[in-house]
Amino acid sequence: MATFAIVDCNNFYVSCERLFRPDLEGRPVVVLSNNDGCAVARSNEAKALGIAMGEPAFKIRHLVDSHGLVMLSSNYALYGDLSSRVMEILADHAPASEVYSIDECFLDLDRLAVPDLTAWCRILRDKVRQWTGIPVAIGIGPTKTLAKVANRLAKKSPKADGVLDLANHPEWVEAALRRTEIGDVWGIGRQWAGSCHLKGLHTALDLARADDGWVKKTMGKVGLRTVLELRGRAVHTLETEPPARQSCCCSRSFGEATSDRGQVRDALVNFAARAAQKVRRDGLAAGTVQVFIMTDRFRRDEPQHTASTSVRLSPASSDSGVIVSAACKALDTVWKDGFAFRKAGVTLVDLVDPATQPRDLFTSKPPPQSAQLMAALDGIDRRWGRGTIGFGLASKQAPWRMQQGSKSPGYTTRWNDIVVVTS
DNA sequence: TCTGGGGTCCTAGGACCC
DNA sequence: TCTGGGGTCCTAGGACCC
Repeated sequence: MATFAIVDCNNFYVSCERLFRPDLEGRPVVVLSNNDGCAVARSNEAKALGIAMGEPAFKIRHLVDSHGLVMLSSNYALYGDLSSRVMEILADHAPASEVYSIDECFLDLDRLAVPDLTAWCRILRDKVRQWTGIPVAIGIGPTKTLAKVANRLAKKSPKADGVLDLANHPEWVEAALRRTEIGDVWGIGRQWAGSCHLKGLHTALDLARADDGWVKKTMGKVGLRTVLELRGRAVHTLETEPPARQSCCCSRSFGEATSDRGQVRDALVNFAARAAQKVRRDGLAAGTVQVFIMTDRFRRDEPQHTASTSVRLSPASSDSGVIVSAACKALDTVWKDGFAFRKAGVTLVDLVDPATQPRDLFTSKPPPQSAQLMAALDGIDRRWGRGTIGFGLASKQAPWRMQQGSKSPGYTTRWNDIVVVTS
């Protein structure tokens, strides 16, 4: 039987911010999404105030004055850097690991011959805390889904003290499932939780005991897999090799809606160039460029319009110039006057490794200087910072630019922002 | 006034082929 | 009179994750 652990950083973005702002300790803190739109990370104190995940910023702003809530813009460079430090420690200690998200890592502890897994995990947790400053909780189970269940309880229960092992304590599984709401099960979202409630299923234990036929009918094979995993049958395995990327999307809500075609084009040019750069970094090329534009779906009083289209590239390309012009061409076919657009994006799909891409008889190879030009472009960008050179250098004040009112410095990723200690 | 962004996988349905 | 059915591919949409 397998033994999975999931290491999950507690309130990760908030924990990252607190590292450099110890004054935030003990206070309600939230980190906001792009555009300072809604809360994507909450300290325990913020959760205690009833702030939900995804709560719009404008709805909680009043808590700043009344309860000392601190609202921070997101600083992904900081979080990404701290994440890789945590992941490195985990990879060094476990026989095998799978980075699952920016703040979560699955471990395979099967081959780890230690007498007391819980004690071993507590030491690991303390080490991560000491070396990176990031608090984590660890859940252990015979399947990934049960490890996730264990992790939630490890965080919630004071008795667990941050580590809960359901793999070596099968007698605890039933109680653990009973204490877990169905919507908190990994793989069960809002829709499916709703269907379960209608059926009279409310806890993870109810779900584990549900009728397979019903599960399959309502939630398909994905839902059935989750149920099997709750019953202790491991369906998911540890994926140690990150799978090749299938798509790459760069999209954003605008700071302000705009009905100006030029503004939307500037934004799309910008997104297209960044998507192309991401794909180049992964050594891939795109066979199709998709573009979408949409109005503000929350403005019920305004006319709504969403449109998308795609342009095929042959041969597949990662050249910013090629992808930018494809995106512009796509915009020409979807554009409609008279709407205030609030969001747009470029998605690159049909990603291929250019080395193994089949040759197209009817098109010539890309000009050889393309690769060199792109390499120079990326080099300048890395050396001098994003936006030094490139396509789509629209005004920094353009109305579609992101709003970020209170972003922390790049403590660990920009020389100029490094913390200086004086005696 | 103010509601994220970036992914994956699955399913259903239509077109097309034989 | 009787009006198939299986397979594949593609796409759009919907569910989920963080």
